[in-house]
Amino acid sequence: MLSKGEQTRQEIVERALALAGEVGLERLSLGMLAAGMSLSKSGLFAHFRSKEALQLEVLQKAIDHFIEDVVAPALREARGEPRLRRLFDLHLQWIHGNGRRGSCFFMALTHEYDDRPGPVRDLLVRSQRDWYDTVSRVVRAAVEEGHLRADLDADQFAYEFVGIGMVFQQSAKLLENPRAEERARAAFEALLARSRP
Amino acid sequence: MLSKGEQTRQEIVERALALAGEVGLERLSLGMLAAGMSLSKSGLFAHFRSKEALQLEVLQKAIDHFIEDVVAPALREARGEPRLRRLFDLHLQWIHGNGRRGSCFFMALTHEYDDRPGPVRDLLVRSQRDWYDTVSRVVRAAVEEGHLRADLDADQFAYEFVGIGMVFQQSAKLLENPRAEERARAAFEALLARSRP
DNA sequence: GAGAAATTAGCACGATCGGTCGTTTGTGGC
DNA sequence: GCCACAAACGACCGATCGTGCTAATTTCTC
Repeated sequence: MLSKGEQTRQEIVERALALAGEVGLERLSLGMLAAGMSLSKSGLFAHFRSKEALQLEVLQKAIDHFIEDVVAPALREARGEPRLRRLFDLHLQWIHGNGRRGSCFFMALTHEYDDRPGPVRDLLVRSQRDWYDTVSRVVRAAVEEGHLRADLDADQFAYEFVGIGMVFQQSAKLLENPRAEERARAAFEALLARSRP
Repeated sequence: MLSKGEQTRQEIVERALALAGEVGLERLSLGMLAAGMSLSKSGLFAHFRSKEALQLEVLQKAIDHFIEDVVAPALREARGEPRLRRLFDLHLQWIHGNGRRGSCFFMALTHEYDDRPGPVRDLLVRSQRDWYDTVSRVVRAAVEEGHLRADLDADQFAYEFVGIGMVFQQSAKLLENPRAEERARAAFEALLARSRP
């Protein structure tokens, strides 16, 4: 059984994750976080010895959710193209995230931290590299299954895969383009088409 | 001739643009901006009646630079594929911006403002829609020139064009992938290839 | 060069930031 | 039920934020 402290700590991180999705990790303040829960600022702060520690835990939690919601379900799909398609699908869902989690967070952090060194950036970089790698591995599996061309550059595929997700996010959320998803899917189909044997 | 006030005002906006490229528009503070120039915070503030007014001017200046550095030179290129290629090239340069201007600013703002309504967001949205439109128009011209397929969906092309720029930015700047540019160019060539007659 | 107008400085305000402190309240093991 | 300890509190720190206000200074006009 988890102690009282660990329990509220988890609640804080979860709530912080939601808030950070709206305002970013840097603009997330201990004061507003504490106000949103029934906790004093200092009581909250005591759980983490610094704001950075909190930020790291929040980012790690986001990574965990991403793996749980996107990567893991895709890996349960049949190897090859089906798995790759499912990964793309879940990726889109994650980004547009109608649900509470979502609002792709990682992309926001990319610009918050692309020239702010430190442990948060390091963790972010690691997680993004892992993401590219994951896509790449799924692509390579599709090659092995014979669904995609044998001489396909899997890393190039992953690169473009990620790019489609990024425009999708801007197009759907900032520009409110109603055809954003349709266009993302069309782009993915084209990418698939030219990658087939 | 421009008055003393207008002159320093321009200097402020220019300096603010540089700073905002590093820390974002929201984290740009009047204090640090004034400290960087030889001006008091209040003396600086007097030029703009609010921080938001300053932010709007900074964003407008960034738009002006983007048009000057990317759009305008491309439009001087021969209509059709050459112009489209040049546009892509300049776009990449703008994003990676070794020079002081650069660090694509607009993408950072996308995530800073994608759920923060207000005049700054409005201006940003307008400018980004213009950008997609600009690419689209250049693509349509290439269709008319017979360089690209007659039934090509120019907006789809523009969508993917923008997406490539976005991965490029993350890959090059955050992930420090040395092959980022090479991959961006490969993606663009593939996009071009499947758009030809 | 005097006077009007524009520009800048100085100072202060209320708010909020991350963080520290000593103290109080609650929990859990015995 | 006791007692040690974990957890939460409230007051407070120095810093910084955007933004007023007034006074001094500079620039521009005639």
